[in-house]
Amino acid sequence: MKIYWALFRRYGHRHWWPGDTPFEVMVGAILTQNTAWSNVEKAIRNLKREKLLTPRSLKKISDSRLARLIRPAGYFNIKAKRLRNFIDFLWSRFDGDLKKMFGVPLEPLRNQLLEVNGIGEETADSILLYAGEKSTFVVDAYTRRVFARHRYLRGDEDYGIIRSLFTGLLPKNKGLYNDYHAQIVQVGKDYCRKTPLCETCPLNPYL
DNA sequence: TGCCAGGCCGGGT
DNA sequence: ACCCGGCATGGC
Repeated sequence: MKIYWALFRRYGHRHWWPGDTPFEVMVGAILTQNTAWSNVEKAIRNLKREKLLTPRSLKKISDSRLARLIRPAGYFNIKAKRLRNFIDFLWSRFDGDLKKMFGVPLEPLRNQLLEVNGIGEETADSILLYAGEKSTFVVDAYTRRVFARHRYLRGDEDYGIIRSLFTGLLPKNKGLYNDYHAQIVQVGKDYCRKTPLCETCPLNPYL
């Protein structure tokens, strides 16, 4: 929690995830798997231009067209398939209705999302927290890197271990989880790359 | 020019 | 239960 406040002093509330709608956030969560966000933006722009950022329109288009449009995001064939799996899931279980989907409580919905081929723990938690406003914590490469750098983690711990570390120590509050993860990503980008700029890092006192 | 980025899956030990 | 290769683009 002290770490959070140190980051908060620097970055404030983030109210994070680049995306105009919950559906856009979910698509972005799949497209950004092991991929720079700048590349995802291009793919999202393509889908937006073609008015395809809805469950209904994406349901109708072919895999090959979808793959062509998301090409800049990399891994476009496999990601087209993963988006397709997710869209199929959304329609078969919830009639393509996000409200219905997010009507399911956190843990059951998380388990259902994990059954979709192409959605792993981080993608599921990103969808739940940033599209569904449910209080789950997102663990990603930045989380591992930053907290390993500051010796709170070794970095090779299981996803679930790290997640429960945060959810266990922090008050259960989706706004807090949202902010915190966003701040971790920011401090990771700013200070925890290959050559760490630890002098001015807001977490410097905790090194 | 090569390395890297907000993972995940499937097959092999 | 791990470990590894495959998947692909754009930016530096």
